[in-house]
Amino acid sequence: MKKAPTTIKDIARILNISTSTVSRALNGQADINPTTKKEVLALVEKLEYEPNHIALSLKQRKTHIVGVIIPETENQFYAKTISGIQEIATEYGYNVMICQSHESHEIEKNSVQMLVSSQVDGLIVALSTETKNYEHFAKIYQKEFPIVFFDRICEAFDTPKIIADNYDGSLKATEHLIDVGCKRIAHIAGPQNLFDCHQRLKGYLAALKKHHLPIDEDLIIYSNFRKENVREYTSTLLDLPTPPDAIMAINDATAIEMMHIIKERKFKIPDDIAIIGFNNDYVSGYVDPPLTSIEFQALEIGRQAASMLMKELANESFSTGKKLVKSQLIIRKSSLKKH
Amino acid sequence: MKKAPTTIKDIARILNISTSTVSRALNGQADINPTTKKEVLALVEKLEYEPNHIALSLKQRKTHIVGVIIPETENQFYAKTISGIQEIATEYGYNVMICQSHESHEIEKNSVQMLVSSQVDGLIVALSTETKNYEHFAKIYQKEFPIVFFDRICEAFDTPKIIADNYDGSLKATEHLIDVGCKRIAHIAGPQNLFDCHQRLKGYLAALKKHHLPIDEDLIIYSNFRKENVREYTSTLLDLPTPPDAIMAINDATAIEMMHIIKERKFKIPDDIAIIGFNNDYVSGYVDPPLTSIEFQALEIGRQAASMLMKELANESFSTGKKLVKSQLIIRKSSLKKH
DNA sequence: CTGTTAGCGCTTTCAC
DNA sequence: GTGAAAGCGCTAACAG
Repeated sequence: MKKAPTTIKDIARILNISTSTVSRALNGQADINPTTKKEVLALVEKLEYEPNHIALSLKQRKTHIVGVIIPETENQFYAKTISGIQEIATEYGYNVMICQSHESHEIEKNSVQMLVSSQVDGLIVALSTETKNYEHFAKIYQKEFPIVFFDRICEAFDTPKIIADNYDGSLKATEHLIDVGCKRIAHIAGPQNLFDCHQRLKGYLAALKKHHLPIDEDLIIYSNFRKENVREYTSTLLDLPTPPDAIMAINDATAIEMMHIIKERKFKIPDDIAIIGFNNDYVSGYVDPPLTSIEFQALEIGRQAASMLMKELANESFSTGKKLVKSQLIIRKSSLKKH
Repeated sequence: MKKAPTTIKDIARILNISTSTVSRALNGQADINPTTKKEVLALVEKLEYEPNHIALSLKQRKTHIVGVIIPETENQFYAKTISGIQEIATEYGYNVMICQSHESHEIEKNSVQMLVSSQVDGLIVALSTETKNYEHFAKIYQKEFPIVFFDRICEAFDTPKIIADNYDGSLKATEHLIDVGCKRIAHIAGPQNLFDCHQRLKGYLAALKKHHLPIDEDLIIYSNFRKENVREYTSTLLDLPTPPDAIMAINDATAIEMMHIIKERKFKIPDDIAIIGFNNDYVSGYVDPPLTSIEFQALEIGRQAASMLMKELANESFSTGKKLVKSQLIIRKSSLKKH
């Protein structure tokens, strides 16, 4: 169906020169007769010749493609992250191939394999919720395949890792709630195998400890990101003999849903219950009451992850530590309890 | 840095057989000695051999990659669309390479060129806002390069086109507003070079006409998707001698922002001004008041676009008409004016 | 059942 | 300044 594209060979044949000459005309550096060069360039223009990246890749054993594996594009955070990655990759002449794990370990594994088979030059990864076993990465890590983890990182390997400062964000948020007078702060904790979720719980606990507040296990809910459970655990919290006077939700989307349920149950936000989300989604300023949230610099995290990989691919540098990207508490009405 | 991967040649050398035999062992069909086959497979396993897609692509002149160009991954609609595309592509053994135009004609043009150079087998495209000239597509269309447009389609070419039924959605939404007694319905119209925005305006006008309501040019705002302008045009509308009694926003995000501004100005929603968004974002049910919105089946649109392309690539079928995917009006409080 | 050969589109020595 | 030849990893037509 598709017409065969023009190749370097076509150009050579028409001009009665060799393919090497055409190649040289195209690439510059080498000695070449300016006249020949002009002729080639003219024909290239006319025939709309486009170099075949595949052939180049095979030859150079470098595709200039980086593979990206993220949980979901629908997640604003990862969507932004992708933009940051693409921005930097483009700058370095790289393309990006994106796979979504949809939080499945199996799909993640297949994606790694497929991307490696596709000869991507490196991988940028945020782990799926399900992933507790890292063999699929170990395999390529051993072969010194360049990998950068971000956000949902894997600590088992000495690779660059870029993370939002969830610990600090969570700590600050908890302290803010304590500041406004909250004493029973509930924390909806995500899956603890995920680095970021674990850090948030740690930040929360650290804040309680620092301010000499007791840890009440009833106020810590271990959940996942599925929306199905929100109503259930929200009820559980509200039905406690002494309900919480503040809640840190797992993200803004569920915070907003929780607010809805809390209002149904006739609790006042923030006076009865203050609430804080994570991620600072674009709508959070417009819900009622406007939602306090912790903002992570998704774009910047993407950029940094890509930068790390680009530098590694260029053999420029290789850092294996965790790099923290600052998070910021955006205070709005939902947490401003009078006291 | 990276260790050289195992090739078919390595396997052949170790087993003292030819590469063709290895290839045959791997690919099945041809006659091959079961013992040889077993040996090969065992070694493949042991050496963690992965076929090199690049070599295959060069050989077969088919990469099994489809290129996707969308405005923004941050846009929920396109994010979902991507998932639909990937779902079907994966099913057919294809991979997906995603580019964002960020609404820039220039970037879109470069992306087309880059994807074609990368030898993608086909293209799935939603145009950028800026794109008013289609030469970059004309060039490859002439060469019979398979393209499918969706959502922001280009009518100039006989390619498959998948669109959400914006006309019908907009018509129904407008009629709903008329039903609840609105007489001065404002329509925030997107860039009219974009097919979907144009359809929406047409649906709106058709509904007014059908119900014998006058068309007031003051109530039609021509805008773009940038949030910077929301406050300005909302004020323009509210400052009219007779402000509108209903507003159809350009999407849910801006509808939510408009609601915020409208409430600041002490208008009641929906009694003074009813409001409807487009896209039915996940939060729309949780804002105050919950937002009526038109839902498009983004996932389904992505799936259909990918299906069309896959079928074309398999030479199975080739349809060039526009395919409409149904939209649905989700009625919530923001439009339920008492009357 | 298996090996040999050629070639996908391109670059890059090595000659001339 | 240019051409011939080899090769990137793989498959497929053709022998045998």
